[in-house]
Amino acid sequence: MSHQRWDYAALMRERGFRVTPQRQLILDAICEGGGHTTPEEVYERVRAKSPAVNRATIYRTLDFLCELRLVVAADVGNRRMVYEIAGDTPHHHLVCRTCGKVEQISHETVKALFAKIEREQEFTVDMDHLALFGLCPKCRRAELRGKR
Amino acid sequence: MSHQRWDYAALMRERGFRVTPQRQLILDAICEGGGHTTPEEVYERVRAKSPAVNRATIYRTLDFLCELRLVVAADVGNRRMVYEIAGDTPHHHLVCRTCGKVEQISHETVKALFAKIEREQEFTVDMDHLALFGLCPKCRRAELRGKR
DNA sequence: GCAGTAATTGCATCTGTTCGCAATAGCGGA
DNA sequence: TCCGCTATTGCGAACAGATGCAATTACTGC
Repeated sequence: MSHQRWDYAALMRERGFRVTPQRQLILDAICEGGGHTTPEEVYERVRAKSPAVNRATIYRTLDFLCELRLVVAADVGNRRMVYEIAGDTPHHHLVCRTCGKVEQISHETVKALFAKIEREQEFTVDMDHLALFGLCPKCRRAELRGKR
Repeated sequence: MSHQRWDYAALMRERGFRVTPQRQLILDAICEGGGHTTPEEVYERVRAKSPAVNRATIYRTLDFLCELRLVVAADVGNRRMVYEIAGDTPHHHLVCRTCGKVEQISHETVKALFAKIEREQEFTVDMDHLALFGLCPKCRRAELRGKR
């Protein structure tokens, strides 16, 4: 359950970066979130343990962790980003425009599209977290009923 | 070439919204852009004709036009949005992470994925402008050569 | 264990975007 | 054509996120 197992510290040092308390706190905060954590949530959680940490550090560190691929960022629309510990298997999300519910879809499902694009246009799509918007079954049924 | 043909004015009134000079200027500004227009560009163009228009109005109106589906918004990464007149055919974009170049892909190509998601999870994906990130052919080749 | 060095942080500041509220001005009806 | 209602605007301020710079501090080699 913990992120200790990746030995992220070694990974950072290996590449010439430093392991700082801030970075560990921020990584912890994303872990705690389980699912998708917003920068603001990270800030709150970090701040609860160490009130001196600056907002700018949060943003810089989130970018940094993404570059290291320890964390993945997902755009959930409305220019809002959420962060998540990079799991072993990439996966994607379906976000309901109406109720906001988030469902997962496997990478398998979208792989076919990426392969097709590769074949047809030689463009290598490289997204480990795609967010697709639409209507969940429940809201779609409600919408159909609602049409006068 | 003009957007007059949609009779957007009637569309707005029909739904109880008002047709204001600001909205017309903003629509014009998006049209002028041809391709993808940023809020800042819209602001500049509108301001050139009518300097009193407020920034907040630009943002509110862009959202409004998106809701009316007269305009589509696309997230081109880095939390930046661009706006475009809603054409007859939805299309999507491939954005190169390295050089930033934007290629188009047809709706046909992605339709298969949406249909699959519909079948498998009953979720109706409803995106008329999807942006996929990755490497364009040129940059991918450069990257392969660059690997030591 | 200590000192040097460069990566990282905090601070102050700036930019782009959103929001509440009072003033303005489209639109429908008389 | 004028009036009233309320959608919309402009304004000011708040807000999230980015950035340049000086101070701090984690790591390396002694």
